[in-house]
Amino acid sequence: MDDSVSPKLASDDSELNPTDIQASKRRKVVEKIVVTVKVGENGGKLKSEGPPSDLWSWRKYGQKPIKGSPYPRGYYRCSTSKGCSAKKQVERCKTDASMLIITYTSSHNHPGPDLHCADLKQSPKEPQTPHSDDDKPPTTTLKQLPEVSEKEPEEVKKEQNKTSSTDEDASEEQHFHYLQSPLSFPQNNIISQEDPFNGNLEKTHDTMGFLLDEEPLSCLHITTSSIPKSEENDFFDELEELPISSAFTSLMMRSKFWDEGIPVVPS
DNA sequence: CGGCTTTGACCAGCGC
DNA sequence: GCGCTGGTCAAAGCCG
Repeated sequence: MDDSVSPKLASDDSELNPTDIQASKRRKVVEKIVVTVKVGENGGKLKSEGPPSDLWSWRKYGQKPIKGSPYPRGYYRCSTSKGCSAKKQVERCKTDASMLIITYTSSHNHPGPDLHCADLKQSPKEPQTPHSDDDKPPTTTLKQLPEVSEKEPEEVKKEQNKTSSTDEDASEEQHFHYLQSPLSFPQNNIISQEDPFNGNLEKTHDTMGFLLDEEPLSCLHITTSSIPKSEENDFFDELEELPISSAFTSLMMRSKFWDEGIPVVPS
């Protein structure tokens, strides 16, 4: 308290950019990417209910019960690189326990594993169900925060409220709603997080264009395919160890783009 | 032995 | 100005 000079901040500040400092300490104005992942009911029984295996390794550094949510939120940090400030928060959707809400903050300041390779092979560590990637990947919904995070939860709440009022089937419906809604199309799903460090707009724009033209579309195409619920659950049941695949990978690729600067779409 | 997970405490921002 | 909530750190324990 008074005896020490809060070494945590000091050490961090000396290494992090002003931007990172904000992201780490401030609640407002933080680059965020929210990913909603459906993991199935069995997912809840998993010890690793949050951290799906992705290209980076994450180390859990905290967990907190969230007000209004019966499920705690887990805080993860990228352990792939020591200086990496990439973080993610994993929590369960309060209205739909089978949904995982993963919020990515900050960006990886290291190249990381071969994304192309990983994307094609999923993860070298987890050569599981290679066909699943092509067949029917988990219904992963990418969601972008338009601006302030405070606004986002409300929208989500609304949507969830709508769905929760119907039934569990509604969750499925909601999911498709996301995917099919024109507002949720990749084009509009552009990463628009707070980016105080935005520098390479042109470059990133070009990159994003490429990204949006390939990744999300493929995701969408697959995810929109109607999968029987029972089958889907079964699918996730098998996917327990690998709840996230290509769809998630794309997200991770996006996070990589943060390094280059994300094109912001001022509303 | 090293790395990761878990848990409790502390700090800071935000809302009332 | 006070209280609440969220986010992060640090220590201990466990597992590979």
